[in-house]
Amino acid sequence: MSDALLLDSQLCFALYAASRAVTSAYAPHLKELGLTYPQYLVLLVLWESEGVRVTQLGERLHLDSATLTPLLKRMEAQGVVERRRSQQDERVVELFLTPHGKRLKKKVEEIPTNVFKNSGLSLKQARELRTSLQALTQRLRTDD
Amino acid sequence: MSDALLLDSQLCFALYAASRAVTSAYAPHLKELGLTYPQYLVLLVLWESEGVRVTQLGERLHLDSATLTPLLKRMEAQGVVERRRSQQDERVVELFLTPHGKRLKKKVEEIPTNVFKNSGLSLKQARELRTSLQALTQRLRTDD
DNA sequence: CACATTTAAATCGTGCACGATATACTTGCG
DNA sequence: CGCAAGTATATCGTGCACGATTTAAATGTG
Repeated sequence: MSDALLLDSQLCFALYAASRAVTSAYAPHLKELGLTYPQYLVLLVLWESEGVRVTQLGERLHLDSATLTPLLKRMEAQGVVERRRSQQDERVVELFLTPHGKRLKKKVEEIPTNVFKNSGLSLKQARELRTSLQALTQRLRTDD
Repeated sequence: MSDALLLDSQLCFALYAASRAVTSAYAPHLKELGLTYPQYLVLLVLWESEGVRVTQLGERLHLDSATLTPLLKRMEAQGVVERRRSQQDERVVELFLTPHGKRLKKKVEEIPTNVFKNSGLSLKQARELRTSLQALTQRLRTDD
């Protein structure tokens, strides 16, 4: 009967494997800069919008404080970001880049370019794939 | 100037987010059966080819013994799988399903169907997406 | 047969993920 | 004002991932 449960027929596994493959492709380049992959994602957000709160960062990355708090503390210890309690609301922690964190942007820029080159995808394919994945994520997050 | 580093333009983030979204979609259903998502993947392999070695399992899932050994021990403790040292080669551990592990197959079958329904994808879209992801994984794994 | 080499799992250390709970601060309402 | 309810972050416990090392068994070579 059905091969519905064959590993290789599972979209979920293809996704899981691809995600880990991409992360591993980034890892060695990021390691040279002292970063992990989730830390890189945090920097992407901060380079766009410095001063965000932990909660806002979590909304962008779909991660919660249990993941972000220790991760941000490690980044602070390495001198990449700064965590500041807001004056107006002491519950809030706002996130800023250190000068080192700002400089990293230039060094990081070529990494996604390189990984993309190795991916063998055309720009069009990559855009389509990204769009499909974003739609999928959206669907699965809204109607559980 | 370049928006090359905008979070939402990154395929890598779309992939990472989608993968976690899919895993979370599976999680509550699997939890009822006492399984985690990686454990479900292990079962997919064992339902196809009982008796595989740890290394072979790792090749299928792209995971190594540091991940699999403790995971398999937990599954053994829960009575889902059995780990047996090969007689011919004492270095090898072969993996078998317990009766409980076999029975789980029926209960699990509907989970991917349900998640797929919520994904809003057509069968054709899902197949195309899976194929793209498999190709991407392949490319990134071969030429690191 | 000895012994270096290779191979299969297991172990170690670090860093995510995430459900659940705790703590501390703020706000709204009587 | 006083206190309940709400909010922001932090903490706790468990389970992956993965680079690196270790242990033990098998194999090949002189």
